[in-house]
Amino acid sequence: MARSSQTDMAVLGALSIEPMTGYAVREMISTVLGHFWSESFGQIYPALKALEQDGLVERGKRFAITAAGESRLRELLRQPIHDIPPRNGLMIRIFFGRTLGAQACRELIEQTRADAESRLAEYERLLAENATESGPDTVFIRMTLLAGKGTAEAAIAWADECLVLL
Amino acid sequence: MARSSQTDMAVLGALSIEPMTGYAVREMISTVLGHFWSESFGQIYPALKALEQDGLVERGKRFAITAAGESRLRELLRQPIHDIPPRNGLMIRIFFGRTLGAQACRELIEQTRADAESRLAEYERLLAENATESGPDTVFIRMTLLAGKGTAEAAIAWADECLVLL
DNA sequence: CCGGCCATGTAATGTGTTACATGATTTA
DNA sequence: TAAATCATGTAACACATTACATGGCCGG
Repeated sequence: MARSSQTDMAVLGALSIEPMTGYAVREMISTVLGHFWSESFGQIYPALKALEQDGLVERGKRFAITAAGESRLRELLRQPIHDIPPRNGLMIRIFFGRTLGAQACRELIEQTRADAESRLAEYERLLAENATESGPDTVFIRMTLLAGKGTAEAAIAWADECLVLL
Repeated sequence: MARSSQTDMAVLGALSIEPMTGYAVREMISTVLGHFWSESFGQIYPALKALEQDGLVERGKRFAITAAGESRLRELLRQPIHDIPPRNGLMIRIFFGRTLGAQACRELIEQTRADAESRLAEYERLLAENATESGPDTVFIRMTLLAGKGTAEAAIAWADECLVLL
């Protein structure tokens, strides 16, 4: 019991969009939510089974969320956010940059910049796509995309600042 | 054997600054590195013990890194970054904002904005402090502080954008 | 009819947190 | 001298990843 309510939240959330197979839940979490969430493969099916036993989802051709499930989802979303403390592999390397060496730092930062550039392009593409849609979820999805865009832009600006410093 | 090289990296890194007790390592990781790293309490002492057995640190009145330890740290820092995929508790709530409700979203975003404001002030304070120092680590620490500042600014801008949308 | 993807699951392992325990030292 | 903080550690538990296992279905 007391399975990870985090996993439940993501799975119920996916099914709140539309009924789908476990495989599709996995797909959705790794693609659509992939920018800010991850569930490992081996979590989803056990979670679905447990949710079914609790009457929060129903298994037909596809899994569908029940009324109790929607209610549970609302409850989970309203819980205080409890993020696991971050572990930023880039920042710890920069922090110990004296030991790592300036050249290696420069390379890491350039790589980070390049990654951020391509993420930025991707978010801009998705935002353009989002702007053509209109549904009850559109504005919320837009906000998550804007966050991704802002983060990517900040990373690029940071990288440029650092390359000057080095 | 195959203990978390991530924990080793943080512990050896802390000791590469200066010799200190396990307690001080824990303090340094939770305060100085706290913005982008965390090690749970119960990881640090076992890691120190194992590092000692491997001859990477020496235990006197304080723990000190050995030459082999410095070399190992360099090796660890040069490993490819392998961040665990993120789990952003805010973004998943925004993504399922239709179910959560617009009002609750607004409150979350306002809270996020307030948190970002106070982080920003803190980073600016630390940057001013950093500007008065000069040592071999100063520029690297500065870069991590700039990253924190940039992230906080991006969060504020994002929150303002969202509050308009809602 | 074969290779690749859809689909569902289990088991072993690794990793990390929390709660529990203990005692020394410092400070009010 | 009592409370807070320094200091070190263990054990139980929670959580997550990876690898393994199986089989249906569809397109070339």
